[in-house]
Amino acid sequence: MSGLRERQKADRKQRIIAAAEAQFRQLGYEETRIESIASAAGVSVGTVYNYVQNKSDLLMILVTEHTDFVKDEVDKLIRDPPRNPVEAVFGLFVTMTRHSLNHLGKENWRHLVGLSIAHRKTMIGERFAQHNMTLHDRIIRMLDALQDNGVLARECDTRQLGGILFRVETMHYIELASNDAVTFEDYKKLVHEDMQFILKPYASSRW
Amino acid sequence: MSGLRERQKADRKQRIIAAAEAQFRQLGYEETRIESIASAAGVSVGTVYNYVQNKSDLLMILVTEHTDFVKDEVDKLIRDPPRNPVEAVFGLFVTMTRHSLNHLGKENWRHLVGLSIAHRKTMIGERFAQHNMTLHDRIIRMLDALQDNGVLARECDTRQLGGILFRVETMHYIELASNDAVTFEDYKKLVHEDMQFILKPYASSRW
DNA sequence: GAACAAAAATGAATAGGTTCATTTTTATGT
DNA sequence: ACATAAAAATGAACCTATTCATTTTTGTTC
Repeated sequence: MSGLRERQKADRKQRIIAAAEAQFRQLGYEETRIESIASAAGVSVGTVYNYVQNKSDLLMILVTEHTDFVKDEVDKLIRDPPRNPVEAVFGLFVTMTRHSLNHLGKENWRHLVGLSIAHRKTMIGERFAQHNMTLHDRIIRMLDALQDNGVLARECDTRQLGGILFRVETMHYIELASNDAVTFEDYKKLVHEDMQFILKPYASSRW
Repeated sequence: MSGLRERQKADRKQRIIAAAEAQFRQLGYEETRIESIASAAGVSVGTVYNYVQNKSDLLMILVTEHTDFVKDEVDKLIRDPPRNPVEAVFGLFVTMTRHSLNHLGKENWRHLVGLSIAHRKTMIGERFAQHNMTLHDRIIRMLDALQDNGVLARECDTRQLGGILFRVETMHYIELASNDAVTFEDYKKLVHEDMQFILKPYASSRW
């Protein structure tokens, strides 16, 4: 009852995911062949499709697993944020972005983002939307924490402000991921400037 | 020398584009087959590829052609903008979005956006980036006009503010295009709220 | 108008993700 | 251990975008 079947299933899935991760990282999304993942995992092509819906789903699984790991770091930031609101929000974004690029690199991310927009109704679209939602929520929670600390104007609607900050950052992230000419430093500079501009009217000046 | 060849070439290209437009509109990007476009245009599959780089390029061509048409309307708005900055910017966005959705519909747009992010280095990526740049520029020009009219604070950096407005709107647009559950009314409401929030500190209150 | 070269059209071949009918493996009851 | 059913693996077949060697058309020169 412990389940030889269960164990084998879990094993195979792990092997498939590990093979996919290695190849996506080394070759990038486009150059990676399902057949190659299958043989690296020691299964047939058909078997891969018994475990994942399709190629992009495989990429999404990697993101989801890794995000769980990053969440802790982000939550630590939220629990005890810098007193300067700009730095607080900025730090949150930079942490997320650094991790995601280190993990999978630009090429995979641009495909992930692109596919999740093009195929919103499918697995990848749904899951990515949810993934974004959690980021969105954390920003709002951080803003709430900043209000509690008295460094962000009480009267401002954190839900709305959070949404705006999230959208601006996401666009910068997309530009970073999709354009090889944009460096992480460029991204940081632009995000920092924009956070500063948007928060200026609401950030108390006593730090 | 007038060029039978030239004329035929132009004719064929037009037929291909027209066939593509009809089918993209009727069936959507994914359901449209190159073979079907070819036969509707009265040419072979290979010939289609003599005229366009690939399927997504075909979609991009439609956008480009149509945009030229919308530009006039937008420029009119910029030349004589509403005195209320929120309405001015909002009007610009709504005009663009209404046209683009009427023309090609959500499904085509989500593929266009998705592909242009995933394949930035290719034709479609480059061209779409440029397409966005022109929108970006118009917003800044509109903000400059608003400053000239004395309804937008002189001291604010229109380049930066324009970038922020552009990014927020673009994300709302992406959400609209990629999510069937989001209506045009939803989009308008959200964009309007965000424009209001962002512009509040810089918009003079004398209208 | 015949011959030649350049340009363009053609559709069969390719490639790679995805599906599916078939085969193999595992669990269960006797 | 054997029979049987359920679950899973398999790889050949499928679908489409894209490419490319070949054929056809067009322009030019004599």
